[in-house]
Amino acid sequence: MTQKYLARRRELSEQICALIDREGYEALRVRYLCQQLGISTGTFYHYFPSQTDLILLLYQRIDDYFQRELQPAFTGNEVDNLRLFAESYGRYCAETGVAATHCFCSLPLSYQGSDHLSEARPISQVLVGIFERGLEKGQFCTSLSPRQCARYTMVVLRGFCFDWAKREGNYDLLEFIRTFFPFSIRGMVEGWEGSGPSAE
Amino acid sequence: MTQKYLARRRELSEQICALIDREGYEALRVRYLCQQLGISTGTFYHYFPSQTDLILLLYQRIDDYFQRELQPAFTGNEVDNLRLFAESYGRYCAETGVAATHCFCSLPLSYQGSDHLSEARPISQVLVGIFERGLEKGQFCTSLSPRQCARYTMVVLRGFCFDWAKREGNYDLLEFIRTFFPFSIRGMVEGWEGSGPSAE
Amino acid sequence: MTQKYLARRRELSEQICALIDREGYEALRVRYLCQQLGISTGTFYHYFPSQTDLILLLYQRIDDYFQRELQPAFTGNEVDNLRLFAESYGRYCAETGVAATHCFCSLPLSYQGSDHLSEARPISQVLVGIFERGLEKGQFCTSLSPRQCARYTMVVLRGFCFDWAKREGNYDLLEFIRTFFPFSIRGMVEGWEGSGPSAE
Amino acid sequence: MTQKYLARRRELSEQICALIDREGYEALRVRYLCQQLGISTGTFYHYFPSQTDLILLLYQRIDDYFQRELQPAFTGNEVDNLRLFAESYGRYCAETGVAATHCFCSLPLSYQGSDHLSEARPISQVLVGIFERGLEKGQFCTSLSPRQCARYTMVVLRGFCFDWAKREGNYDLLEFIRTFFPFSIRGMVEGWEGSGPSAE
DNA sequence: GATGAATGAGAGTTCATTCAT
DNA sequence: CATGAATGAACTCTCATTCAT
Repeated sequence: MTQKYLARRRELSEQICALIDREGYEALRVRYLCQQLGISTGTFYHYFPSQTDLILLLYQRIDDYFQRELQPAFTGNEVDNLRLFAESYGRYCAETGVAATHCFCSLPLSYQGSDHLSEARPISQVLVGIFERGLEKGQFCTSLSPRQCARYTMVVLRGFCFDWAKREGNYDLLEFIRTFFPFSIRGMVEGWEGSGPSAE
Repeated sequence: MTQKYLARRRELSEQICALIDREGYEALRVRYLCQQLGISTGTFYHYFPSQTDLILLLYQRIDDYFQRELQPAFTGNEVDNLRLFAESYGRYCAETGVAATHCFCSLPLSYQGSDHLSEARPISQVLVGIFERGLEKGQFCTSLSPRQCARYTMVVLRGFCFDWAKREGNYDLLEFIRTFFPFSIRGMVEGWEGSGPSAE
Repeated sequence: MTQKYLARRRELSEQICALIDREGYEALRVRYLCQQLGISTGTFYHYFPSQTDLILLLYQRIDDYFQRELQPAFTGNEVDNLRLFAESYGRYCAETGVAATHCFCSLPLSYQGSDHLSEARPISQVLVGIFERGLEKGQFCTSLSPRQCARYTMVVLRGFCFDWAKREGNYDLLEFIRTFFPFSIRGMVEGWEGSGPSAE
Repeated sequence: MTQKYLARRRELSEQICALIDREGYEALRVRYLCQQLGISTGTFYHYFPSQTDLILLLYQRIDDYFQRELQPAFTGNEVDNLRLFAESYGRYCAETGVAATHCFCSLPLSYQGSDHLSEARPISQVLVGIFERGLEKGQFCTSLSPRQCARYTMVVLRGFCFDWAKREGNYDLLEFIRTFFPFSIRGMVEGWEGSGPSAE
C-alpha cells in the first residue's frame, strides 16, 4: 500500500538523517548504512531507488525546518526576521553537524530534475518573502529585487557555513555569523547598525 | 638530475591542470589521467607519490597566479586593489573552469600538514596586505583587524565562486561579483559607492 | 541466514584449501583464486573479509584434524601416542601437499591476535596432554615440563616437514620421520629403543 | 675489467647484507635497496642480474662464516665441535637478526641450479666432516652415515632457528639451543650427558 | 660504467547495484 | 515485502625490470 510505503520511507529517512548527522559521509555508503539501520540492501533499494536519493533527504529536511519551525516565529520587523533567518541557518548547521553541513553544502549540484540550489526551494521562498515584505514596508533600502537579495543572502550564508564545515567546525559558527553577516547585509539596510550587533 | 625531474614534473603538472580544467573530477582518477596524458601509472607515481598530491597542484596554481600576476598590478589605492583582487579571483575561476573551481572550492580540507584554507597561504597574505595598507592609509573604515577583513573577504568570494561552479557556470561569474561584492564590502569602506559600480 | 552463510563459507573454504594443496602460494592471489573457484571477487570478500583470513583456514584445518581424527585414536601408552602424533603430523603434511605445507610452515607469524605458533592452539594442547599423562604414568623420563617437551617436539616436527616442503617433497616424509624422530625423542624416553623403530 | 667488476660487486654485496640484517625483508625491494645504497637501479641490475641473486648473498655469507671463522676453531673432540657448530649456527642467526634469519630459513628453495639446502654446500660439508671424524674416532655411536647425521642435524638446527625467527626473536635462541640441542643429539652420542649441559 | 625515467602487469580491496528466493 | 548472496568494474598503489642516454 502506498500509504504504508511512504510511512516506512519517512521512518527510514529520519534514521538515515540521524546517522549522517552522527557519522557524516561514511553513512552514505549503502552497505554501511544498511548495517546501521538494521535493514538489508534490498530493502534500502526498495525505498530509495538510488544512493543519490539520500542527498534529497538532507534538502528536504532543511526546507521543512525553515517552513515549519522558523516561519511561525517571524515578526513584523523584516530586518529582525532576516537576522533570525541567518542565525537559524547557522544554528541548523551547527546542530546538524560538520559532516552533514559539508555534505549538503558541497556535494550535489542537481539531480533528477530537482535543483537543490533553486530559488524555487521553500527555504529560498522564505527568504524572498522577508525581502518582499521588507521592501514593501520600507525596512530595506536597495535597488535589488527581492529575488536578487535572497539569492545574494543565500550565497553568503552558504559560504559562511561551508567554511565552517571545511574547517571542521573548529570555531563558533553562530558567533561568526553574528559578527560578519551584518557586514554582508548592511549595504541593503538603512540603519542596520542600530538594529543589531556591530563590529565598530 | 633533479633539474630534469622537476622540469618533467612541472610539465606533467600543467597537463594535469589542463585536464582537470577540461574534465574536472574525472581527471583525478589515476588510470584515466594516465591514459589521457599518455603515461603509465608507474610514471605518474614517479612524479606524484600520492594521488592527493594532485590537489596541491590546484592550490599552488592559484597562489602563483596571485603572487606573480596580480600583485605587480596593484596601485596605491587599496580599495581599487580590493576590487581588482575580487575580480581577478572570479576571472581566475571562470578561466580555470567549472570543474576545477568546484574541485578546489570543495574537496580538500587539509592535507599533509598543509592547510589549504590557512591565512598563511600566499593568496591570503596578498589580501591581508591590502587591508593592512588600506587601514594605515585610512582608505578603509572598520574596527576589524586586517586578518579578520581578509578572512571575511575570502569566505564571501569563495562562496560566490562555489555557487557559480555548483550551478555549472550557467551565469556570468564576473558580473555577479561586480554586482554583489560591493554589498559585502561596503560596510567596511567609507565611500565605496563612489569609487566603483553600485547596484543602486 | 547465518546458517546458510556459514555453510557457504565452509564450502568455499574447502575448495580454497584444495586449491592451495594443488597449486600452493599462487592460489592465495585473490583474483586467481576467484577465477578458479568461479566466483567474483565481491563474493570472496563477502565471505573472507581479508586475504589473510585464508591463512587461518590452513591452521583451523590442521587443528581440526588433530582434535577430531587423531585424539580418539590414542591409547593408554603415551609413547605410542607420541609416535602416532608425529607420524600423523607427517602424513597430514604429505597428504596436504608440498605447497600447503610450505605455506603454513613458513608464512604467517601471528595475525589479528591469533598466534599460530601459540602453545594455546589445539594441536599443541593435544601434544601437551600426551606429555602430561606420560610423565604422570612414568612413561617418559625427563626433567622438562610437559609444555617444554611439547614445544620442543613441535619445533622439531615442523623442522622436518618444512625441510621436506622446501625440497619440494622429493623424498618420503613419513619414512624420514620414522627414521629420525626417534633420535629427537630418545633422550626423553626411557627405553624408547625397545618400543619402536630404531636406527641401530 | 672483470677484477674491478667483482670487487665492486663484493662491496655492494656486503652493504646489502648489512642492510638486510638491519631492516629485513624490506631491504629486498630493489628500489628501496638502491636508495639506501645510494646507487641507481641500473647499477644494481648491472651487478645483480635478478633480484633473486640477493638471496644467494645470504647463503654465501653463512658458508663463508663457517668455513673461515668456525673450522679453524675446531679441536680434536668432535662432540665438542658439534656443540660448537650448533651454538655458532645459533649465534650467527642471533647476530644476523630475525629478519635475515627468517629470510634464509624460509624463502628460497633453489634457484638457477644452485641448491641452497644441498649437502654439497660448504656448511654441510663442515658438519659432515665432524661426523666423519667423530665416527672414525669412536666419539659418536650411531648406525647412521655421516651424511645422514649431518642432514638430520641441519634440519633440527634450522627448525630451531626458524622458530626463533617466526616468534620474532622474543626468546634467547642460544639458550634454547643449549637446552634442547642435546636432546636431539643424545641418541647419537655415547655419554653426551657427561660432556655438556643437560636438562636433567 | 652508471643513470633514472618509464613501463605495465598485477596486487588487494571497495561498493553501488541486481535479482533469485 | 524483505532478504542478502552475488556481481564486477573501478579504485589506488607497488615493484621488478628495461633501455635510451
